[in-house]
Amino acid sequence: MDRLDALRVFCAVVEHSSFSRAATELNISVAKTSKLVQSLEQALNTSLLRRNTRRITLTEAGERYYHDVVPLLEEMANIDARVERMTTTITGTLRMTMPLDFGRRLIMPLIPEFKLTYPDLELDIELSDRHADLVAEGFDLGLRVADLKDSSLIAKPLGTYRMKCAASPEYLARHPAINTPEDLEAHPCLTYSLSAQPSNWTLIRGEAEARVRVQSALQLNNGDLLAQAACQHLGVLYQPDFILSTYLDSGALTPILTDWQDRMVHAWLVYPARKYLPMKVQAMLGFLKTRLSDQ
Amino acid sequence: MDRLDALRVFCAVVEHSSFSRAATELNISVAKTSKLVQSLEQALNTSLLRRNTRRITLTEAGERYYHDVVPLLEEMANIDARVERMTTTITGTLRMTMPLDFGRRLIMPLIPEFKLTYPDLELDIELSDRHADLVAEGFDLGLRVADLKDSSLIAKPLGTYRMKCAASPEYLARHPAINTPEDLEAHPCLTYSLSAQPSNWTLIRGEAEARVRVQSALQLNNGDLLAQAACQHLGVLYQPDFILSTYLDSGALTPILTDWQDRMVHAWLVYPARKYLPMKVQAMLGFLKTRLSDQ
DNA sequence: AATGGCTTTTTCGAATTTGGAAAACAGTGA
DNA sequence: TCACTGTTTTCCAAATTCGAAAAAGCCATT
Repeated sequence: MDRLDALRVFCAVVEHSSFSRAATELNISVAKTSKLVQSLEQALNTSLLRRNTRRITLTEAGERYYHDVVPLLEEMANIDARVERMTTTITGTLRMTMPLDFGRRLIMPLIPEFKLTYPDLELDIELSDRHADLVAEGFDLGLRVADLKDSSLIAKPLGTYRMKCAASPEYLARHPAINTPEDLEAHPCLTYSLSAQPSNWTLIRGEAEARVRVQSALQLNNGDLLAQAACQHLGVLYQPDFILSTYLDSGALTPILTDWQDRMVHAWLVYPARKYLPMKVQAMLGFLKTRLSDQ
Repeated sequence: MDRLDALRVFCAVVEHSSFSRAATELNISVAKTSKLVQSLEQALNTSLLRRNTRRITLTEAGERYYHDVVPLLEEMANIDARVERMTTTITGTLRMTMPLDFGRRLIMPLIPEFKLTYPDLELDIELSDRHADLVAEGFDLGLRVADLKDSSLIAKPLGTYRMKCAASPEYLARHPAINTPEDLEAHPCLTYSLSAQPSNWTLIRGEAEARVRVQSALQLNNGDLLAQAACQHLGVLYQPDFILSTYLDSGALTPILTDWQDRMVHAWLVYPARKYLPMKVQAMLGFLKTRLSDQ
């Protein structure tokens, strides 16, 4: 017998001074009412109610118990209501983690609109170029730009981005021309340490797929800083377009191997597998999908 | 699944950051631990714990819930402990009801010793010559000097008393002699209204049983006052010896029909049928039995 | 005394739930 | 890759639960 049910039933019986009225009130059978109270008395090894078929009164222990239990049940109801409110409204704090550059370039511009839509939801965003352990560090939502490791996390695709090769005009002027992927092997390259295989660059043209093992002149876990290194003529860069675009637009970097279709990279939303996805996570999920998907 | 158990298990899991450690701690199987937490989450329609096979952290809702539930569980434990204490120690208040004269003559003299033995138990005794409804009026214990009605009450025999006939010497001097029970029919009699049949007196001699239907000159629901009426020569009295003895000893009344064995009357302890008899009731039951039984 | 209305408790068999062992699954470190 | 730890799922026998109906009890009225 569920103990909390038993408490509720006991209180109802006391308040109605009747098993049958309590039963109708609680919409359960009279038999169950009787049994629940009995199970409670058994658990306490005490009789709480003096009863015959016509009347019911509280024993001294029952009186005390009822007196104590009523506020407890109220508090329990409050606690449940509080949780209920937390799950049905979009409030509280949403803890997210995402790569620094992706956050800076693609997410941050959207935040004002998001905050406008959900003013009661606080955001706690960690920008970090590492694979945070969502469970261990208590993140509700993570944003990954990489191939996902097998994991118990749920992943939803957010968008696809194209990897591009580029270098500074000055660098290109001073070094041998790059006409095929294989030419890259002779160049100092700027590699991204969080890639599964930082020094293996993949380029595609039609059916052809070229996997090049490049020399890493500098390896960092931050794409933007890699791009800045490229601007300082340190070598050839291989990064997603959302990082390169500003440098290409400004002319600081020049694309190379443009006749090659560069590999696509996927962005993912990941969150701890759960049956009961909080509204706040759903809100962010929906918001980001409408803004960033199929671009 | 028992909700309170689920709460306790949830808290243990939080405190140990582990299902398996919580399970060992609580001495239940790991499977049960997992299921209980899941049932709680289902009931709340919320996930309380982010978990993979290596780590566990609280969600925002879980954090709040844990924070709220811990004091609630403590309070619940306190409440249970309080009831436990009430049932295992002899404290509180014992509410009794008993006939006025029986109480005055037989019970009150014993009370000082009882109070000495159980100083923490308060007594609330109603002296009243009526059949109080123990259940309706919340008595823990009743004392009855009469034949019992069918009832759900538990009855324990406390002692037997002998009904005696008596009248004042002056009354006897002025009225016809009473040699047989049938002679009573010609006398004004003092009847006790709470008897099943106040005007039917039964007297026994050997195998013979005489049932006499007497004339009631005065009917009261208090034996002592009836005896005082007899002292004032109002008629013949038929009362238990514990009421008559002082009047007989002082000579205020004279026994009559002494060659007849008078009917026995039983005293009973009655209490609402209960599986879990409170210690305080047991204490009084035992005390009175050793003092009043088989006299 | 008997009746009838009302209430609680018990009974009983069907249906559901429970609980633990073991398998499956996931993450980590070697 | 394997070994190891920890969580979840699966499976199924055993226990429990449930409600309808019967039984039992109380009381007022006849």
